[in-house]
Amino acid sequence: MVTMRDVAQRAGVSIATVSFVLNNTKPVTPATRAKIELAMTELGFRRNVVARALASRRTHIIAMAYPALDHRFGLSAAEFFTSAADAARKQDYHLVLWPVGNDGAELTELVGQGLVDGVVLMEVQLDDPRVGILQATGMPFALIGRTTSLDGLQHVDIDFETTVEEAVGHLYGLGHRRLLMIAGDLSDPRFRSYGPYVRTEAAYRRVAAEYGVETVVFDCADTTRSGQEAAAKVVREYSDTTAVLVVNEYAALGVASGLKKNGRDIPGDISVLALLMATETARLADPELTHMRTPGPELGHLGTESLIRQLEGAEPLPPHLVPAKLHHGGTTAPPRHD
Amino acid sequence: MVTMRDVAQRAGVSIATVSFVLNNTKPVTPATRAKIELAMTELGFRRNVVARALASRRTHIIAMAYPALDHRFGLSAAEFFTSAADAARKQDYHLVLWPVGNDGAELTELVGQGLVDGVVLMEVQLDDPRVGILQATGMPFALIGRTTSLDGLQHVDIDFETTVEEAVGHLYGLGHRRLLMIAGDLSDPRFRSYGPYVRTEAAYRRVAAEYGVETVVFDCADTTRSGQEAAAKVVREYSDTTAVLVVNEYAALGVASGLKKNGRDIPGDISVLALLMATETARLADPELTHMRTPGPELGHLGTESLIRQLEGAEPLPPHLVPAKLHHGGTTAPPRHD
DNA sequence: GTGAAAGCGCTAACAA
DNA sequence: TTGTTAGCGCTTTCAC
Repeated sequence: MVTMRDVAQRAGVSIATVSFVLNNTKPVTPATRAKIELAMTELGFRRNVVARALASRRTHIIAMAYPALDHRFGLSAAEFFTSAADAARKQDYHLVLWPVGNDGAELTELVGQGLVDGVVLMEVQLDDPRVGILQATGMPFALIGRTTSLDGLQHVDIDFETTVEEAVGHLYGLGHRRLLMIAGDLSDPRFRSYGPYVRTEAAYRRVAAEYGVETVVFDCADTTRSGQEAAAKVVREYSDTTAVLVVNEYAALGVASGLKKNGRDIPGDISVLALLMATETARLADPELTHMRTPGPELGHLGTESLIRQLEGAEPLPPHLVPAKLHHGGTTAPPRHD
Repeated sequence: MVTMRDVAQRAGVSIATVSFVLNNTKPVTPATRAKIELAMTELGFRRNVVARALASRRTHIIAMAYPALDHRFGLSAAEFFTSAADAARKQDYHLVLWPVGNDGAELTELVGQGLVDGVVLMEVQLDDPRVGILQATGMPFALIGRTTSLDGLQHVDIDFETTVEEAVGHLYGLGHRRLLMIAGDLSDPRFRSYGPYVRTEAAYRRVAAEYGVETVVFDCADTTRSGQEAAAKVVREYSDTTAVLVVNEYAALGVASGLKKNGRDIPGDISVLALLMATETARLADPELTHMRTPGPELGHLGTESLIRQLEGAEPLPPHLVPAKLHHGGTTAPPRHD
């Protein structure tokens, strides 16, 4: 292993000077800088990040805490995580995945190890216990999602209001008046306080009222089968519905196939609009689902950006609320005239 | 921050003794051990992993190198990664994701930083350049996948032979004689040397010959659309086919919907069997696809296990080849009698 | 069985 | 502008 001491020796300077050029922390004359840089390339020097971490008390590692017990790590989570990892790498940070329980015990344990400089919290609950824990430890963190009371918390999230407005506006604009929302399953204790479900549903009730359409809302778990069952229920009990909005990604695929199986033509008889879906997922259906694209890559990036700015003492990133944007597939159209 | 020095002081012993009980590296009398443990809990001591790493030259961090440019990080990759992260955590390791180019330049850079004790390589090519790089650096590593010449390389992989045998056997046993394989896209330079594609196709040609069925093989990219196009081609050019095997996960969904769109009833007219698919993905189709389940969780776990054993100087894990197992969905059935 | 002390490779005062 | 040096918190050898 080539150390800074070796480089210093070869360049005929002190180890401190080497450190100064490496970190750009003090002015160094071009001549000595050149000598040092030459020595570094000749020796193939690479600075040891562990020693640096110990001395500087900054590891340049951040963690993404993912409550894997309560939320499966699917396509959307993969989008968040990989974009966060990319963003971190571009800023010379490493990203580790912490699959932790939602109660915060493991989180305390891990934070105490001193391995990471900060934490990005995924799948945030409205009253997330992890927030208090992190605050108590003084560990810097950023949220992808939001708690209810976020006084000064660094966060980025989906703009559910705008998303739902555009979604409903799209359907209303096509002429639909009998909408139905297949929402997230708030009866499941794991999701009772899950931001995306709560906020989407609330926004929908508000927007629907504004448009003067009645608000029928079903709960539905995020599985294809649940979506199919919900579709059957729509056909059975709300047969005059002309358009459904589906919150859950996988459920939406089931809703589409379930409606077809029950003899409904999409979008001839009924339109289907997925809220919060990865375009990758939308493409799995035939026809491709019209959907509001989850801004996973954007939020993964912004989340780490927000955290890293804190760590570097830079201007804090103002909270970003990113709306999901409408992607036209083949599952929405004007309602049949009757 | 509570350090070992604090604990030692409070317990009235030396810092070395504290280290001995923490690491179980030297005998300590029950009495002093008790004193120390008491002091630790009273003070809420947590050993700093960075200092430990520097002193012991073992960081207890491992990396998963994922060639994100060539392979999208989808549901299967997420399965591999999260199970690997879990396995690592259970053995007191951290897992970082390294989205790196496939050429190995970035890998050299990252390995040189000295952050990780070892590397798990994902999406291994038959002649993967990363292997040589890692060997040259002396960094321990394990493969999820295999190169062609693996003399003593630690690896775990899918048992493609057994998987294909069971798949073909299943269809043959149902009475199918006109099979067709929709294979991975070997004309794409990124996948020309991609183990799963090459090995699956080779195994298929061998097994099909054994069964005496003709071997029609299409190339197909891993997208729903490509799958749909392949399905159209099957209907157009090989209309007497009674069963198709599809290698690619997302293509398989497209094949199923494409066949339906072209008037084929599944499984009445034609059976569809997905090779190498996550059950989560299979459930997205209606009916659920009959598929050979990719052993992602098993391999993610085994890959880190293999690596960690090397790191701990334990008995090496013998190479594991795990077959994908048949999961019955609703897309295979005996061929129509004619 | 326990302690003293020398590092691990780097950063960051402080001094020159 | 450059050098000296005292740590960062822990592991580990060697002596007692």
